[in-house]
Amino acid sequence: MPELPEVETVRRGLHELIIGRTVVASKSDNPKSFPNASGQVESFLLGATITGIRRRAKVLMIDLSTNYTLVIHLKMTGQLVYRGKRAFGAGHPTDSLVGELPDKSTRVTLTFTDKSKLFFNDQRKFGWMKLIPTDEVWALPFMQKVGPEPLEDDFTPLQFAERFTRRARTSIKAALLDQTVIAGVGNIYADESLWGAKLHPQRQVNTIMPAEFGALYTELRLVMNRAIDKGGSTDRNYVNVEGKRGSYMDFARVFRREGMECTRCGTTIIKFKATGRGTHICPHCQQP
DNA sequence: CACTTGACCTGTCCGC
DNA sequence: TGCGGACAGGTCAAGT
Repeated sequence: MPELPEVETVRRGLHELIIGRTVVASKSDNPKSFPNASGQVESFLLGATITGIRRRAKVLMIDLSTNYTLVIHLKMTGQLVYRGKRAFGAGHPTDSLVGELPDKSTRVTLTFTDKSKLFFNDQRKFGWMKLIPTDEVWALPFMQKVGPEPLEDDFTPLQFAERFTRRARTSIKAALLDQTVIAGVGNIYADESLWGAKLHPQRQVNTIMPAEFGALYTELRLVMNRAIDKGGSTDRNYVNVEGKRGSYMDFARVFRREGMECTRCGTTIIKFKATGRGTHICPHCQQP
């Protein structure tokens, strides 16, 4: 579910709300959601103070004073929602997608010194969190393989195009979704940026011209920066740390807009299956 | 090695 | 209403 802009929105929210808090209790319902290998929770999480929140690709890292890090992947339906008794004492905000917590999709609950809580909800149970020594996080296989952050200041159009040479014979959409090519792109921003660059998702990578890669680079950064600005996209499940939806879908140009008119040319947006994923294009702007 | 497919889960929506 | 099947924003392991 969450892609780079959604995970970044969660990171910012956690930074506001839980830095400096000390964990006093941890409850997990589902061992796959939060395995407690050899009692690490008792040794390195309980009593630990949160010192920092980082993000790499779609992975969140909550750094602890014990020199351990909670590494978290939300996958398709994961949510991290913070509740302090003050703000939510009398019912919950009407714009929240999440009701009383815990609920039936709550997999992990962390409680802080002041009784406020961080809930890890995950309907489909694909997501996970793990306790890992902070200086070993970089050595995780995913961290070793994942591509560059597309929004970094020093990431150039030339570097962007170069990353795709390893996937020469696959489709541009499959390559965009490959986390080892570029970090953090998922189905929504793949479709949105391909529309912006007027590229058909099934174009073979090695037929794409330098100028087209340049357009895709610009559109991907534009779309992702705008999405961060809007607090991410809520298609079904995604919420921020306050349980509220993101508003990027109000600005989407093809994603979930099948049957509606292209804002550029008026042609009807269509949806089909590509790379096993729902794919949205304007058939006039994006020719094969 | 490059590439594709199936598996991991639960919930919802759509057609009969 | 009930039921079966398709589908949902991500990654891995295992297959060709």
